[in-house]
Amino acid sequence: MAGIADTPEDNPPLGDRVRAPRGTGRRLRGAIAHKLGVAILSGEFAPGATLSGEVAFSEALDVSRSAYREAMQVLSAKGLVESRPKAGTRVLPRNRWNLLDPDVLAWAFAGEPDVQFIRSLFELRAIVEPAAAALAAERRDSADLKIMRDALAAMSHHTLASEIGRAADRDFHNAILRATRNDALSVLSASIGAAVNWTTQFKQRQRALPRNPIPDHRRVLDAIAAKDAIAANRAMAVLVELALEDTRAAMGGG
Amino acid sequence: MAGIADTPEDNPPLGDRVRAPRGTGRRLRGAIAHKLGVAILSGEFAPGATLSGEVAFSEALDVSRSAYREAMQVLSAKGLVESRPKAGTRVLPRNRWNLLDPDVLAWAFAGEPDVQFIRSLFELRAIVEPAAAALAAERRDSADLKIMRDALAAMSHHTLASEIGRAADRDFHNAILRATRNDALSVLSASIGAAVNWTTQFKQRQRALPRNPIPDHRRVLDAIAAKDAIAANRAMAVLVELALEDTRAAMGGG
DNA sequence: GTCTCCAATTTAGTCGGACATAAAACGGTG
DNA sequence: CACCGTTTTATGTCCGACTAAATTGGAGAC
Repeated sequence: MAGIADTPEDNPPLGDRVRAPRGTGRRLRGAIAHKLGVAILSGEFAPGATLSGEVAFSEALDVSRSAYREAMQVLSAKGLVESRPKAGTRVLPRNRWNLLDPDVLAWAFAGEPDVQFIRSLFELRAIVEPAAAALAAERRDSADLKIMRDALAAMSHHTLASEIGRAADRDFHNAILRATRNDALSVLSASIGAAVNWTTQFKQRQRALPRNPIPDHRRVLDAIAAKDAIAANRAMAVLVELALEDTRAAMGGG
Repeated sequence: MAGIADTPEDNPPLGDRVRAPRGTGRRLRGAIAHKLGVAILSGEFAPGATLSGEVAFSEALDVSRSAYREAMQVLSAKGLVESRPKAGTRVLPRNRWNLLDPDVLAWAFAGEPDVQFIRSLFELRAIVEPAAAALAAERRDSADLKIMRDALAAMSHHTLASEIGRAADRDFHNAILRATRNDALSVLSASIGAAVNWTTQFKQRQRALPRNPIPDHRRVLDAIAAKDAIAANRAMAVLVELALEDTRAAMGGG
């Protein structure tokens, strides 16, 4: 007796209980939020739909109402749902969702990622990242540069298929962000970068052979080292464009 | 006996109880989250500090532990704090904060807004908004155009000092965002726009007389109507630059 | 017949106290 | 001094009751 219900007594299954033994679970609330978040992002819970009451839904998930409510606060905090007395808990329209929240992005990429949304993300990335690289070229100090050089060296020794290689890639981009001396920009790019990493994972799921990323990164690094903002902007724009082409190929045109 | 505590038994007051009558409060959890969020954003709870236990803190706020925990889930969802068994709840470093979350932005501007952070926001706005205007110029349809025209007309009849005037301003910018056909971009700009509105409110608090915004907006509208992406980009860049100058004047140079 | 207003109902919101669990801190041991 | 089991303690979870708010439907007035 739980799930979504436009009319009362209408209740889809949503898999079944979150975890078998009653309450004994590592990070139970996180699991609930993840499950419901994915369900909403994947469209299983459409905007405007009202979830069946807390008591019914929490029982269906086999968790206490407290744990269910705390998970709901998380979803509410990210703009996915809204609860009001008597009216129940409703899924908010898409434009209320905090799509740039790291968790929301993770949920979006947990299921079948929406091609249109990926396109939007790359478009945003193509706007923000080159500008960030340009700022980094103007403001970086030698310490920033050293981190980037080390990260790039690590990347050339390990492929992006390995975890250590991906970590080096993250370090490289994070170093650029820190060099911008702009918190807002850093947070945004970090979110986008994380999402892009999901698509990288997605690409490898499709067995698309990754192109060698070193030359692209090298050009960005050289421009930043030379304090050439315009060149850094262009080099990063090329990098993003190439990544987009790879992803587009893996998705089969889009 | 609650507050923050690097060493146990160290407890600042943090005002006092959230609301007088026990538990009987409209949106109590929201009030708690707001209070603590502002406290963290304003630096009263510095990153790395550990909050005194749930029991002690909830008692100090005169709310139940449930309500306190639910408020904490909200802060945790926005990356402000992290809780672990035995270790307690700690304020996360700034780079973990979701600074682009609408609530977090509101909390940041609730107290004395950090000048450096405002600078970061305007820098990001100067990157994103012109690009958005350019996309809107390429993709807008006649319906988008009509909304913008109506909003601009409303703006010319009412000043930004009135609520109806500000609503028209919001409508204008939202119409541009919708016209980009890019969800990620829309969400981001909406957050930034909201934050910028706080600064507008801040400007009027400083009695800085607002310049007439109609001509700037008119140029953006004309460029979008003409489907001239480059002109739209430049016009919006000018608009942002002028807003920045106003804000800079109100803050006394920055 | 339509509209307004009041009350009943239903649902989220809050409370308090109990127990389980995990990890940090402690102490003993090799 | 390093390692490992034990204790400690704060978070995590559960339960059941009560409060308050908003929707809904009906009674009453026009």
